[in-house]
Amino acid sequence: MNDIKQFLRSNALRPTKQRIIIAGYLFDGTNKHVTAESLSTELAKRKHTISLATIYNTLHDFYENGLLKKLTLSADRVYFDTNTGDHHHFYSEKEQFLIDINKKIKVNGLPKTPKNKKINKIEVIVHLDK
Amino acid sequence: MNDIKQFLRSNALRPTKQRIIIAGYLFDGTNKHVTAESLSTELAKRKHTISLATIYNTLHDFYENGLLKKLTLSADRVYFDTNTGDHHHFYSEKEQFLIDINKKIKVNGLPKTPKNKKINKIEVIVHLDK
DNA sequence: TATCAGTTTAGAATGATTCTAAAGTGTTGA
DNA sequence: TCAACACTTTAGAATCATTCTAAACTGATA
Repeated sequence: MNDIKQFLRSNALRPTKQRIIIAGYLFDGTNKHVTAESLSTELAKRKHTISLATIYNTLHDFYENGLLKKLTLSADRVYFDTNTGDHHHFYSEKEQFLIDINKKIKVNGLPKTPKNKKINKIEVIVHLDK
Repeated sequence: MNDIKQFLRSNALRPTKQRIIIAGYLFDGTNKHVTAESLSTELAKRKHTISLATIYNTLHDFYENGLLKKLTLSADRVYFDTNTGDHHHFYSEKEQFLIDINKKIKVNGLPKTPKNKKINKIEVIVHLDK
């Protein structure tokens, strides 16, 4: 609890009730993939009612501060990942199936990066079916 | 024109006025990346007014028939790619910058595919910055 | 050419996300 | 401890891409 407060403060985030609850859930040591909606549902199960607007705000605040990764897997919702390390994903759109690939992956054969640009990150998504 | 009709027919798509116009634009020999909106704008420039609903329908019809690839690059719009071959992309969300990587890319070090699933496709997105 | 299934369309509906602006709350300095 | 203020939260409205509806239209077929 106090460590969560410290954690938030050390990331320039005022430790409000809501942020403490959300951070407590997200950063409990196990990696998670959440959407605003799934997070809201999860918190509701724990009898915490935080407005959706705040959930969106908080996810973005955490993201802006590098505490979450944003995943663009399907066009109809945004996923946030508590695993901020360099990693990739198995994903099934149909089944909402999503798991981390933590093994080091090498991408070979990339062409020259376009002029005046630089690579920000390389995202590998392995789409799965049944 | 008649070749476009044949082309549509051979893909089990009735060659309507609208589909002929859209196919004529999309499959003119140069690879294109479009969104419903950008396609609508492009057709409007050519004095073709086709309702947005039809544009959405047609893009999906073409996609369902394997004439287009669907790209999931950002959460706020869907891109369709006339290059249906196996390839990847450079992408800048900020600049709406999107180019094909046609060179063969190798992804090494993938872990075992999860039980009872199979790989549908592997998508590599190289995110660029300035 | 009549018929009918497949298409197009305007406009409404949907759903995720963002915005607004008013009320609430950490933080700071005295 | 507390006043004061900047930062947050929130309900509800607004936005925006996309899908849906159901009525009018049009290729294809006999």
